[in-house]
Amino acid sequence: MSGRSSTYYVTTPIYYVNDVPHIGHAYTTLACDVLARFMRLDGRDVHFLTGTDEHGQKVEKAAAAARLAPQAFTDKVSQSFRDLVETMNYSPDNFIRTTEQRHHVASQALWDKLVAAGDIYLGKYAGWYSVRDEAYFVEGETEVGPDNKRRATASGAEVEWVEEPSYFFRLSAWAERLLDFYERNPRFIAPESRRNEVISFVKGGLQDLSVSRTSFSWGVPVPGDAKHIMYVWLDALTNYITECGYPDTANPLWKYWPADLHMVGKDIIRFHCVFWPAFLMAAGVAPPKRVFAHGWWTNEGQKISKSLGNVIDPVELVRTYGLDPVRYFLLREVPFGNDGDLQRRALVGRLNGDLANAYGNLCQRVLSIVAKNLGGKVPLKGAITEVDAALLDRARSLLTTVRAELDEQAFHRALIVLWEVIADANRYVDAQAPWALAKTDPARRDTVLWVLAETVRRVTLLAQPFMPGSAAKILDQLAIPGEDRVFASFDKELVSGTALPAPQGVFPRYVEPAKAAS
RNA sequence: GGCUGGGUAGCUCAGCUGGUUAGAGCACGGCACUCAUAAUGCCGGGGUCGGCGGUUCAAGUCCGCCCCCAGCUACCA
Repeated sequence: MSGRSSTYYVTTPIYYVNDVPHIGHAYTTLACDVLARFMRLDGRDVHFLTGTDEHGQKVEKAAAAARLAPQAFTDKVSQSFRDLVETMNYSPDNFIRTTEQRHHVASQALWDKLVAAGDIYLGKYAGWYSVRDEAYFVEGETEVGPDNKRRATASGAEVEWVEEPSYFFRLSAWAERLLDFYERNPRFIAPESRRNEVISFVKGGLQDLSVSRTSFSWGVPVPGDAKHIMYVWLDALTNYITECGYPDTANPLWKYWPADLHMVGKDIIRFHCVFWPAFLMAAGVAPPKRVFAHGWWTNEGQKISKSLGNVIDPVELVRTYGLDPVRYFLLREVPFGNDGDLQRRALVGRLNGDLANAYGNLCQRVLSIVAKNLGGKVPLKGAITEVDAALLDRARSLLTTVRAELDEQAFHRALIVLWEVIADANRYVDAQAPWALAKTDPARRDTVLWVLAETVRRVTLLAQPFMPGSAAKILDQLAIPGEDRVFASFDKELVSGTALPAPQGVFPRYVEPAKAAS
């Protein structure tokens, strides 16, 4: 644990409430949840934050369309994200909303700091504006037609040159300092390919950033100039320090800042890796330690889009396949950071192959012998042979390995090493054949079963962050008390003679409903 | 166009600073076992490592050129 601070602060992005939760939201928060759970079990003082981003023009319009006040609208829509926390069994310490009063206070305090530092000035925002698209376009996104009128290339809508007053953040002055920051903090952006992208973007030069709007009003007012509201991203990013009490650094939660990890989708990496550290450094606040940009899911090989109608609903997935299988699949199937394809066939393959056959069946075959032939008590541990020690050593080494993998957010590799030991254990059962030893050497059989149960204990302890419910059931069957489910008890071996409850399957096989019916 | 990453068995991928017959999982075929969720274990088939040329005693691993794929190339969030 050398070099680790005892606190661990992990955040999801705050989700924009103009949308219902989809697989992308579920995935991001899941990754954070596994880290938060792991770190808690590992004895760290964890703070895990998620929440909703409730400001902006889209929300204002959506609320108007629904004939609701913006606040009433966001109250309603943000609920679906709080519901997802229950559905997916996430364990956040708080759910923040940007409409909270304390968040306005924090955002305005940050703004004041930026003004005081001389990094914000009043200027004019100018660009090619399309009334039809309600959006600005840069010159390159427009073209002049044969009729000599300029249009947005994407939509074909006519654009006009519009200027409006806007406050600007002096981002152009931060390029060198950002590059220097990336250089000195090589872990700040992951994975590596994203880091390259960000660095090359910053090297290309930065323009000042428009950080206020006057065209709508649903947002945090700019201090001292009520005609303006803060740019939604400046407001949104601030949530991470709002939570810690900013600007009150005497707040007990301030100990969590700087965050250990901002987990984000690859689409919002720039806001987190360029704008956010620049804002913070300008305001004299330490930037976060790390931003991890994960990939996106496709659906059976197809890009997901509302217009295609192939949006993946996490609630439906959980209802169909069960919560823990879905949690397992999402983190096991794809090298974390890469894009992934959600194929039902692959999910069922993981569920039946990895969970039911390999892991679940291992637990079942071991525990049922114990229940039927050893009176339902932890077997008597006798002399440990070389093969026993080999398996036990591999299981013992898992904590160090998994910890190292999760420090890199390599969820898939953490799961791979766990399943390697599960496979070793299945091989060991066959090689030792405890059912045969029953007749020839009962004492040896007991030792074999103890080794197996002990291996299952260690694997399951480490499976807890990924599949909390299922792991708990297995640990129940091993009669592990709650206080011994933390990693401090990782080396506290099973005590022979302890009474065990009747075993029952934890990961049932998934059978296609059509086949099950026939 | 520029920059970055990648092209290795049917599929998904691992192969660090060049060195014995190129690996894993899944899928497929055969065998064994029967404790277990028709689960498990063992054996096997299958790859000119994108293409061409070069460096080297030796290249999937280095160099050059070419082909293909993906991402990035700023202010809706």
